[in-house]
Amino acid sequence: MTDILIVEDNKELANLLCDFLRMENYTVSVAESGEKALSLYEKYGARLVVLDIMLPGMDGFAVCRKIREESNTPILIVSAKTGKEDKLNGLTLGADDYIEKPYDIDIMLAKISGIFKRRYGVDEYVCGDLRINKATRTVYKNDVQLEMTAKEFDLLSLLVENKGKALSKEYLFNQIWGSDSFSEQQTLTVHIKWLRQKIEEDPKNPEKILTVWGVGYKYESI
Amino acid sequence: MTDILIVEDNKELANLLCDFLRMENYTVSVAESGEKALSLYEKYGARLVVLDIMLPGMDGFAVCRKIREESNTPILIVSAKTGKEDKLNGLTLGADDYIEKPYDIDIMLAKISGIFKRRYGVDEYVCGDLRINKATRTVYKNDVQLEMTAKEFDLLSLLVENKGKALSKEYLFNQIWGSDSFSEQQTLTVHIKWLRQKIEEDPKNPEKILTVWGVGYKYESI
DNA sequence: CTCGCACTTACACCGTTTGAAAGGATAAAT
DNA sequence: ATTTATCCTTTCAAACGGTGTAAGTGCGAG
Repeated sequence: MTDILIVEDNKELANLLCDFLRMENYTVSVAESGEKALSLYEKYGARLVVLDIMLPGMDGFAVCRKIREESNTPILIVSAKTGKEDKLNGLTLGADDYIEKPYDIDIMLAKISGIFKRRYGVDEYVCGDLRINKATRTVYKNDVQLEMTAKEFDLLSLLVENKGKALSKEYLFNQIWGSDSFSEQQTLTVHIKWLRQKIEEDPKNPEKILTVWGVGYKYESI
Repeated sequence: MTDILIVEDNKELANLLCDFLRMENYTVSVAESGEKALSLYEKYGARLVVLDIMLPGMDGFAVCRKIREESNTPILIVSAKTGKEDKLNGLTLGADDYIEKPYDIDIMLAKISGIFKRRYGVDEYVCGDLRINKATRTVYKNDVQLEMTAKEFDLLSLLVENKGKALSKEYLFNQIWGSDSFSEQQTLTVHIKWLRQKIEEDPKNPEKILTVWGVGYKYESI
């Protein structure tokens, strides 16, 4: 998964920001259009999307809406207009923050680092009787450590990060396996099953990882 | 726990914001100084702190740092200064967002609602006694959850999003089933019936999903 | 009153989910 | 290099629940 997906049709600007971000050790990819952005996002996922609103073709708001439909991935809106409507629009669509163009690169970097800290800097997610530590990649249930394989841990993390949100099977698969294979469905469901056996009191009647029929799965919101 | 703790020494301004927030059904409390803010926070907690930086005595940055030491409660910084230094300071201390004084009340409300959405996953349509959450794909009627199938949920969402508007059967079918099949009519009406059985008090005399003769259906506008 | 549209009901089909288990791949150990 | 163990992928069959179809009934408009 890429750290940051930059959506910006001005190549020069995109490359500049890209360089700065790479100096801070983020992995970065760039899309010049809304369509490209969505296809990159579908395929490889991203931990943050820096999204210019003024794009040729599909505009930034549409991209924002699409991404929000399937996940809570943080979105930082970049807008040239100073109009209040753009900001309001972005915020109500679920963007995490916005910045005006032209922006000061230091402010941009500070905002980005802030978003990462807030969202991913939390080493430990606590959900009911589970404690999930992303830094050490360990999971504790009532202070007893559960052994997790790599895929199991990634899957659990993804579900917990989007706690409460129904995530489509397709999204889950693409985020963890990177792109589409043939019998993706089965592979995912098998891993879900193993996860449930490890974390649920009664794996037959799951109370943490819930099935959303016709869609996918979600982690209980409480 | 209070929803929002406003830290602001200008009483007039604080009360104005307070009123607007209460109109949006948040519970609000106000502190006029940093010390007061911390003691209120210790005692009652808060789901969001709106923090003015310029305070008599202990300044906002100190309050921000203190709160961050013990929790990840979201913090929205308010500052009169336009200097870049302030923004950087606030963001690197772990504040979630930043707004400049004087601020537009709409932007402020949007930012606050955005923080709540992101952090607490509150993103729902409320219509009478129904609460529909698209992210979690859940429907509550008077705080009791209703089980919905995928198609039922999609159909209800579509109707509620266009609350009050009469939608043609053809439109409804195309939006949810993607394209036209032969006996689309029946299929749709059957699903409407199931929906009514779940959400209406008296499915025989629907008051929510109303039939528009010769056209289709609409969701009651109230 | 009559016609046509909407509603109801029941049933059969099909897709999704689930569980168990075997075969492959990969990494660690000897 | 070979063995061993662990993890990942794939497959299959069975059960469940959702979905669509069709026929009969009811109801509103003109």
